[in-house]
Amino acid sequence: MPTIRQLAALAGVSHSTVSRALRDDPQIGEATRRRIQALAREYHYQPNRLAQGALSGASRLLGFISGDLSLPFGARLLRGIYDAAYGAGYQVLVTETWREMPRLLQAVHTLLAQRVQGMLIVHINPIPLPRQAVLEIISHNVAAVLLDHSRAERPLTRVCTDESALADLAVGYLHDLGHRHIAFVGPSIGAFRGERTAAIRQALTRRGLSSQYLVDWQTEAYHGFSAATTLARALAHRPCPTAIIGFEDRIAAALIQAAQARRLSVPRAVSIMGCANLNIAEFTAPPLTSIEQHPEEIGRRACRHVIARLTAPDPAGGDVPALIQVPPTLVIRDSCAAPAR
Amino acid sequence: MPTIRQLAALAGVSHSTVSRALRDDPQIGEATRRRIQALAREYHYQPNRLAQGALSGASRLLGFISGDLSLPFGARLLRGIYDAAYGAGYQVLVTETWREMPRLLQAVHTLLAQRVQGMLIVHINPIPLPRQAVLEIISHNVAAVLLDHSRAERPLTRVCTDESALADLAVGYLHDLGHRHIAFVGPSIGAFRGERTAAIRQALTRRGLSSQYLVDWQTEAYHGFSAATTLARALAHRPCPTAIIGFEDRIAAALIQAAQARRLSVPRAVSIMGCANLNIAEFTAPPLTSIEQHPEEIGRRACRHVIARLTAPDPAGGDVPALIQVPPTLVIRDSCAAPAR
DNA sequence: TTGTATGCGTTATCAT
DNA sequence: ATGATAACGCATACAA
Repeated sequence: MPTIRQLAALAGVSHSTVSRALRDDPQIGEATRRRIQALAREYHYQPNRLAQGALSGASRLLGFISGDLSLPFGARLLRGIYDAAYGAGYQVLVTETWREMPRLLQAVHTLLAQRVQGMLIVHINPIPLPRQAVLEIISHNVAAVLLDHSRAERPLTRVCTDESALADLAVGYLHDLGHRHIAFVGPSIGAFRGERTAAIRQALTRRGLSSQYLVDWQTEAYHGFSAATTLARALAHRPCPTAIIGFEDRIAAALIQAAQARRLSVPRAVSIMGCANLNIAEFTAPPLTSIEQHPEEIGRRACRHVIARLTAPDPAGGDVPALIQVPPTLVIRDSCAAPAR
Repeated sequence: MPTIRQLAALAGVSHSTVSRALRDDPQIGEATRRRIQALAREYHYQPNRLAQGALSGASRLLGFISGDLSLPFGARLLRGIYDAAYGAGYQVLVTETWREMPRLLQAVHTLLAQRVQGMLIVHINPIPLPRQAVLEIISHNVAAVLLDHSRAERPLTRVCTDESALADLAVGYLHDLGHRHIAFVGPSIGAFRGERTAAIRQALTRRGLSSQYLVDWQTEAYHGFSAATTLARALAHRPCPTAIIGFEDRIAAALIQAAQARRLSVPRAVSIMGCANLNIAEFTAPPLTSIEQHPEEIGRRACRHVIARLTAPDPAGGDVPALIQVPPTLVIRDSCAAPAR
């Protein structure tokens, strides 16, 4: 691949003429422009974006930091991010922390050294982001966004599912089906109670239903989680719940398995519902009714937000939203039905 | 973040002294070195990698091209790639083609313009890579590798599952369980017959089993695939197969559903096995016995190979392997059992 | 309309 | 041991 100077030599002009011709500068000879563009194509010339970035300071690079790259939800977020970045002519640099805090700091450093203009962070939920990382990012004046995180990180904008809408969708659907005793099952790590739990509770009370049916456990979502135990705890309530909402599909799928191990037919004896509409949802037996959170859309909006802030005239204005919410939708399959009377 | 010159001004030395101090140049004053390094830390100085790349030509950038970023298998490949890249100090630029050929060409262009030193491609299987893309990559002297692709693309190294080992694992396990009539179900798009089909056939004959039980369909894997029809075709063979291997977990999971719709108990009436050990495998009922292909390892090896070629003294040698194979392993769950006699 | 000169943030090669 | 200068590939202000 030639440099701009070599191409200029080939064309018998100066390199600045080539530069202008390729950028469709208005004040350039029509013939020259055509000739140079043809030559550029012939030799597969591509301007060196590294050099462009070094010169202008605008790298047109965005950084993606993931706690765990192999998560299907994260992969779909990345897809949305890439889609928006691609549309705006930005490139995405990918990074993983393996759920370790020191690695997160290092990822921030690395991306800063690459002069990314924005960062999109999918941290491990709901562990707080190290303060130092946040400070470093904002001190370097990089537009950063936190995706799919249930915990606010003060100056950073967060892009998430609209948890309130999700709860209304889930509770509303089951309520309309005739359920009056609805349990919610999810993790509650440390002192932190997820937004989702709170949203479900509100949705229940809004419909005049009891919100006593909350089952949680004091570890991370899947660590030491026992579907059998959890199911037993949920069904121990009186009156017995006729429907259970799992805070995520993997929990719900495990509950289905646990129910069937107890010879409880789903959805006849108990309805079970998931959240996230992961790829597993269509393969459980029965297929799992779930709430689609549209991770691609979350990624897309997050990325658009970052890019908008990059191109905004004055980013100092305090008009950056703290939270952008993406509405979820209901995906009806076969794991929920009217309760047996 | 300061530039090297600003830092030099702060330290009251020249920028070249700073550069040397940070790179631990042997001929630098111990005191000066310490002082400058402390200052660099204090001001969070990070050398601009764009400028470094522009100067040296070594961008330390790798490009990842995926046909579909949202695929769980691809996400795990990416994880392995990142792991190896991270270990060697390379960054990964991510790109997606949305399964469209023109976008693939464009992705190659873009990555070339970013001066990536290597490319890792997960193309849509088994569609051939456009010749033009391959030529462009090699003409720019970039080390490229094709991942998880069942079709050879001449000068490019391919990193894949060891299909022969996979077939032996699958057939061997079922055979040892007592099965004598084993069907294989998979797509065969156009004139292309997957390596997997061929490998299974060989494994069957190697064990003295009939390889007549092959069911395929003339479209892409999941496009227009009907589990019910496919299952009926498989079970129409005489003698009736007692076990079915699906070429991938999603196929196998759909077959389980289809079998149960026909009131055929799995694994009592028929054993069903998958490949890839996707996350869905643990949530089917019964949980799916499958073959783990270790996509992280595939990604890791592919990336290591690329980096090795980058740092090799002479990449012109014809000793680049055409194919690197990663051994799969068997994951036993509950969808396979001894055949009913 | 086109060419020349300067600068971006580095590293490397001269000096001193 | 340290400083001045050149160079990387590109864009652009200014000169012609």
